Amino acid sequence: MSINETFKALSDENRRKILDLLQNGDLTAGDIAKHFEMSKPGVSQHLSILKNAELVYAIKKGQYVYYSLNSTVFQDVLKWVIQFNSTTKGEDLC
Amino acid sequence: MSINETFKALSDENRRKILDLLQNGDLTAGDIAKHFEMSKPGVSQHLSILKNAELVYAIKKGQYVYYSLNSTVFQDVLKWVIQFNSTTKGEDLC
DNA sequence: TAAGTAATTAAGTAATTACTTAAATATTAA
DNA sequence: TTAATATTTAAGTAATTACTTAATTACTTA
Repeated sequence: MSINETFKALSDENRRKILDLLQNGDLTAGDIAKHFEMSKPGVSQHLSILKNAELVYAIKKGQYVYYSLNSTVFQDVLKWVIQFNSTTKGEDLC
Repeated sequence: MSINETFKALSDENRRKILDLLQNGDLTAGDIAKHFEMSKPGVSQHLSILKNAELVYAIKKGQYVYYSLNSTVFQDVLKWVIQFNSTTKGEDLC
């Protein structure tokens, strides 16, 4: 919802790793959890934070919940960062 | 130093406000502190975190310390965010 | 040198965050 | 309906973070 919630969600290394994983395609909560040492409820809580920040979608199919990236909020982060780059070398990245 | 340290530094609303303030030009620690309710040591600690994350420079001139934006690390954040936007509406922002 | 100003460091505390295990919910399949 | 699987919720705890006030350091100026 807020840019603050977005940055808070992005501030955790494990949550950014989840986002990275989802770049290769949608995954179930269980498949995501397999990539971590942490317990499944721990991963589920991270997914909940990402979902509340609207950085991911969650769609339930049967007993599975599929997670996928929601790119719309990344736009807001991009806009925020670009402020600090628009007058520098940032432009050649786009 | 690390992208993790960068995101941790950016995850605090007061620290992002400091960065916003510095967009209008360099400021001393004291001038920055005037924009906050919080104590000066509190602000100083935030400045220290931003400095360690290389999001700002600090230059001492006499008894004052001038802070200014360091745009180089914003590049890294921009690159990170762009991954999640390159295939979407992100391009028309650049 | 002594006093005043700017800023940081130190030490402690309250609030928040990231985890854990146990329990609950929902779905599937025997 | 019973058992198994997938996921989340609940409740508690350890670690981290964001503050506070007091003390310290560094510089300036009377």
